[in-house]
Order: sequence, then C-alpha cells, then structure tokens
Amino acid sequence: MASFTVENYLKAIYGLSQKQPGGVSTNAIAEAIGTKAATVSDMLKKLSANKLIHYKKYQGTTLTTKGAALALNIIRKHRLWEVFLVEKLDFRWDEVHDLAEELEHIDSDELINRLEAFLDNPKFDPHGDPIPDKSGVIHRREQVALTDIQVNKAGVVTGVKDSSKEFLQYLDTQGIELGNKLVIKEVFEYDKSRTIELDGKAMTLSHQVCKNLYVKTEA
Amino acid sequence: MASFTVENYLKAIYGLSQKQPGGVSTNAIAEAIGTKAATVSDMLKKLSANKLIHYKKYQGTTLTTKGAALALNIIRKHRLWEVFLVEKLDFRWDEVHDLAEELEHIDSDELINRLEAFLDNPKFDPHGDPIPDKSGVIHRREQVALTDIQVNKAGVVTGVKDSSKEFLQYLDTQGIELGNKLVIKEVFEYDKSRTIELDGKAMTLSHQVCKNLYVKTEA
DNA sequence: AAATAAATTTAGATGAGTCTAAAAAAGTTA
DNA sequence: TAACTTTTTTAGACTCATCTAAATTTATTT
Repeated sequence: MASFTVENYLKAIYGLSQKQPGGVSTNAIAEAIGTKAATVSDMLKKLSANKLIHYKKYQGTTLTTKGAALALNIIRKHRLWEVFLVEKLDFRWDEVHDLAEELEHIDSDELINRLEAFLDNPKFDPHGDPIPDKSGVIHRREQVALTDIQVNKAGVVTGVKDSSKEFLQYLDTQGIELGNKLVIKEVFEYDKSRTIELDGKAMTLSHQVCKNLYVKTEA
Repeated sequence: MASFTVENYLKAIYGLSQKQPGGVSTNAIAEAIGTKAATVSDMLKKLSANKLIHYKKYQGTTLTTKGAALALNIIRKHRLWEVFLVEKLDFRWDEVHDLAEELEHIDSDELINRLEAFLDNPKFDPHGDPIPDKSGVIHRREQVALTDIQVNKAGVVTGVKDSSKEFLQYLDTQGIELGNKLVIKEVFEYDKSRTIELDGKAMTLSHQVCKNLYVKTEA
C-alpha cells in the first residue's frame, strides 16, 4: 500500500494537473504539500521508480494511469467522508476539509463502498465537487462560473471553485448555499461586480466572488 | 499530539496492565505490538521522558495519569468506531477490529463526540466492552464468565473476553450473540464443559468457550 | 549570445522508528 | 552460591521523509 506521504504527493500532483494541464512543476508540488523543492525532487524519483508518475529531470511530472487511479481513489474517499461529516455529523461545509484529509487515508475499499451506500450514493461532496465512482470515473457537471453568464440569465448554485474556509464562511454570511436559484440582474463593467437576485433577495457580489461560484444554467 | 506509534504503545501498555496488574514487561509490549524488545526499550525511554509512563530500567512500566488518559481516549475512539461500523455500515462483529485500529488514530475530539451522539451514546461496543466517556471514565458492567455461574442459574450474554475473529465466528456458528438469555443446565466435571439452554435450544459449550463468554446474572 | 535570474537537483545531515548482535542485569536451578 | 537461562538494555546500522546549502540546468533579459 502507498504510504500516507505518497498518497499526499499523488493527490497534490493530481490536483495541480487539473488546474493547469501539462506537467506539474517541482516547486508547485512543494508549495501544495508544504515542503521544500529538494524534498519533492527526492520523492519524485521514488514515485517514478514505482511507476506512479512520468518524470524526467527538470521537466515536470504527470501521473501514470496507476498513479492517477490511486489519486482518484483518495479523492473519492475524501469527498465521501466530507459528505458523511456534513450529512450525518452536522459539521458545516467549512469545517470538514482537515478531518477528511485524515480520513481519506484509511485503507479499505470495503469500508468506503459501504460508506457510500450508507450515504445513499451521493454524486457530489458538500462543496459541489463530483465524487469519483468505484472505478475512478468522475461525472463532471456542466457548470460555469458566475462571471461567465449573461444578465438576466438564471442558474442554480452548484459548487465553489475556492473551497477555503474564508470563502465558504463569506457565502454563509450572505446566505448563499448549494441549490440556491439566482438571476444575474446587472454587471458593472467598472469593477466587474454583479448584482444578483437570490431567493428573491437582491445582493451585490464582487468579481472575486463571482469567479469562485459555479452555477448550472437552464439550457 | 502523540504520534500514531506512541498511541499504539500507550494502548498496548494499558491493555496489558488490565490483564495483569503490576508493571508491564518490555517483552510483553514487544509481543503485543509486533516489534522487538530492543525497539520497545528505546521507546520506553522516550515515553518516560514525555511523562507518559513510569519507568525504571529492568523494572517494567506503568502508565502515568497523563498516559492513561491518552490510552483511554484511544480506546474510546476505537470502540465508538466499532459501533459505527457494525450499527451503521453493517459490518459483522468479527470484521471491525482492524478498521477501528486505523480509525482510532483520527485526531479530533469534536469528531468523536459528534460520532458518539450520532450513535445515540452507546455504552458498549459490539463485543460488549464498555466505552469510556469524554473524561475517560469507564462504567464496568457486573458480569461473570460462564465458568463462574452455577447450574440452573440464568444469565444474559453481555460480552466476550476473547474477541478474536476465530472465537466470534465460532459464536456465530452456534447462534450465540449479545443479549441472548441462557441457563446453565449441567456441568461435566470431566472436561468442565457445560450444557446450556439458549433461546430454548440446548447446546454444549467447552470450558474454553465458557471462560471467554461473559453473562450478567439476575441478582 | 552572454549574463543574470529562477527552478531544480544533488550532497550531506537529521529525527523517528525499526532492526540485529552483543552486553548487562535479573531470575532460576543445581 | 555458582552456573545457567531469560529478560532487558546498549550499540551500531537501516529506511523514510525531511531539511539546508551548494551545484546544475533551464529560462529570461539585456
């Protein structure tokens, strides 16, 4: 079995390669994991020897099929545990990340499959991120950032791009949560802020907020 | 926070000191943990330096108040997770030990307290072992081994002394589970086996089985 | 293209937890 | 009590994941 540490590297590489397709840089991994580039360099050699990544010195790295499968399984576990924490133990969506980071390393497919069934086979985690199925397949939702839809278009809040505690708590203060229906009422070119109507209430959201909020529009 | 390894040492020392009061020997710990005496010796020095155990070279060891509190918290987590696995995820009582060994190291009192509430504050785990409360207090049940009750006495099965997979599976084959009512019908002095009546069915249990089955008798 | 800057890798060291082999202490037996 | 056995500890070495400092490669700028 991959160690705790190896799992974290694979997860980090997966996450970074999603954000910016192409090889992932050593420095980026170091920053994501909170370690030094030298340490990452060492580890990349080891991961490569284990056929978990494709790696050529100075060239950046990508996951192999095997590495990606492991990463997806960790993400699957992370997201299912998050659902458990929110749905069953009443944690808030901004509280569950760190706990899920621990729980995701519990090593048992049987456990996670039963947990999935117990949770009624959820397809998305509390932040709207899709949960990979047993084979590692992710069904992505068609969703766009609030910045990408037109005035008078309506949509349903389906997820967040930034799932930091700070952003989630900000959304809470505004009463914005997954499933809310909203309509873009006006776009201010000056600062790219938008006014929206959410559950009948009007409010203004900054460009930064709109960039990080995903909605599904009706056709 | 105590490391995974330190937690396992404390748990092992706690368990061994319950079985045989007095100091716990280095060899016993080594066997319990599946490591070598030399390794344990090293670790005992470290635990002692951290004031988790009382330790004098060649003398055996006991937990300090601090060490015992940590051990009890781990046992609390272990047993609550076992309840979760059996009650919510439908694992059998012989399947949950190893998973709970992993889950018990998840580091969050908030998590475990919420889990406890979610499980309706169970007082015993699936093997009948008592669950320490938030302060580490264990409410022991008055129970005795089947070997210690007289012919014609009745009792309710409340726990097992041996919670090995093998013993639990044997009990399953005999249809014996926690909560069953039974009466001792006869004791054979020859091999100390007993015949009992359980849910109306007569059966014979060996001395070894009787030693490892706890019952609560009516007054 | 040469010089400079940034990113990456190598080299050598550290701490945690483990091991084997050997030494020392405690316990047992003749 | 002397000899032997068992238990425990010490000594020295190994692996994993990390670090800092220095060297190397790649990228950028003039």
